[in-house]
Amino acid sequence: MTTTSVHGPETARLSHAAPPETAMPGSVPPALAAEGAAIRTRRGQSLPLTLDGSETVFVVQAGALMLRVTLPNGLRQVVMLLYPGDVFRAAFAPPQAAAHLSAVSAGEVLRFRLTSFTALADDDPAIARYYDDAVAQQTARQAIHMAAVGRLDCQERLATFLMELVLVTGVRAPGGGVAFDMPLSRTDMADYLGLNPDTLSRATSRLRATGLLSQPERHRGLVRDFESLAALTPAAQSLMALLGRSPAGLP
Amino acid sequence: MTTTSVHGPETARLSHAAPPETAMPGSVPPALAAEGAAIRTRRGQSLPLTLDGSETVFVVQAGALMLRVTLPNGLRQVVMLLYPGDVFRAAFAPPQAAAHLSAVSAGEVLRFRLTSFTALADDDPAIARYYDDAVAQQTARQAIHMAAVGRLDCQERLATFLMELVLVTGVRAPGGGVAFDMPLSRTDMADYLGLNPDTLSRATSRLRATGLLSQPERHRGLVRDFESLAALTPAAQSLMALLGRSPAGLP
DNA sequence: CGATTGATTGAGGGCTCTCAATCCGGGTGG
DNA sequence: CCACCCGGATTGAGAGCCCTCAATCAATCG
Repeated sequence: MTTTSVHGPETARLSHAAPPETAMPGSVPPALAAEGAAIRTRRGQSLPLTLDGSETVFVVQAGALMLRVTLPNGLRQVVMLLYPGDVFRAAFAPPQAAAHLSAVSAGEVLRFRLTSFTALADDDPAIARYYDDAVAQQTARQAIHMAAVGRLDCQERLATFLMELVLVTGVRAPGGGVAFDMPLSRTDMADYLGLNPDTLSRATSRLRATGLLSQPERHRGLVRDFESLAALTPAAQSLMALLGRSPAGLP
Repeated sequence: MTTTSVHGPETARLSHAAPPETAMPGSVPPALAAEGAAIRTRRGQSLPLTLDGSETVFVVQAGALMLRVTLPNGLRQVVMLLYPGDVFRAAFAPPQAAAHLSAVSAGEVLRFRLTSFTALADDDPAIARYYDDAVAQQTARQAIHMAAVGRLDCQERLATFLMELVLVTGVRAPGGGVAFDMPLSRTDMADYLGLNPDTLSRATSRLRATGLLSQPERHRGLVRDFESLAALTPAAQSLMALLGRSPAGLP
């Protein structure tokens, strides 16, 4: 199943219906989807970074992944979240840091060996372009996340994260407001935001108390007023510019 | 320990080839150096992200750069530091976040238009490989940095940063110990570590008080004992594995 | 129905931030 | 040569925010 075959240049150029400037979810080149090994993920499933010795590359098609590092003293940090359209190369994980890639929700990813992926990219500039644009967008997202973790307080970090989720998975809810997925466990959310789970729980409670956030069910969120949420984080403008083009035409 | 990262189970990989696994400083392909516009930087110089309308790509040859974002409320975060061998593409900077790329020391960078760079990479797989490996290594560094900012206390963050500097610019000092550059101002260091300048100053003072760190001159540091420094941060192992191959053969 | 896991919440302590005063180094002008 | 000034670094005191720890509560599952 794992693609080792390298196509000739004529198979290239399959995806040319050029999307915007930055790679966005859903725009995975068909040529890639045809070559990769499709893997169904279930919540919590671990994705090994090596495939019998060779480095792997993943392309997210549905669901979400997270990269977590665990420092020798047991402290954990979720370093990045990967959404549909994102790419991940095993070398993104720092060595000697107990890096661990896993699915945070059911979904589907494409898996390649690095050598195969590189061959595909060499033959098809569209794939190379796709990969580079996806990585660039992820790096920009990482920059915002870094600023949030480094500079924002507990409440602002939560608001920033919720905006991220809304912009990626949000859909207009019937009763007004926006509904979205909250795939991470409370602990993982805390690890992503550099907070203590207890502290995060308090922040979430405060937000619920204001009526802005509600949780219709486990792993699901609903914000009454998107504008009010955006007003809670200094990173709102930046996030919207980067992830904007809201699935359901949010303001 | 159970590191499942690529760098873990491949003792085989380490043995079979010559240089380190990831792109490292100094290995800039000659073909790139021949095509790029070489730019001398001076401390504090700003590097525009666009060149009359087109996106730019930078390759650091000497010195160091930093990417700083400024949130609307005035909070600043230095998102990444770029050392010789690193690459930067304008799309790495998040939009609407007052992103600013500048030199933190005198040095030299190569500048390209994205279109030119892409054309070069399409024609020469070695260039594509160089770029991808450099980006991957930078992403791994970012992951460590993220864990440091999110999870370590003031003292540990400083130690982590000093290790980073030592591993990148350190050279054995005559009187024992390691001398290295500290190009950032105290304020920029604080912005990089997500700390208040005052707090950082206290941490630095404590380190000096122990005799581990001294500052022979402005923008220059000297650590008595590298091992003791490494013992101060949980990220030591990871940093050494990633940036290891110390210029002067550190332990 | 009881057990277990995870989320919530309270009390207390610690680390970092804030603010302001002081110190230091470098440049300027008398 | 020295007095002066200015920006940045250092340090102290106090407050605030978050972490720690533990008890309580809710939800899931055998």
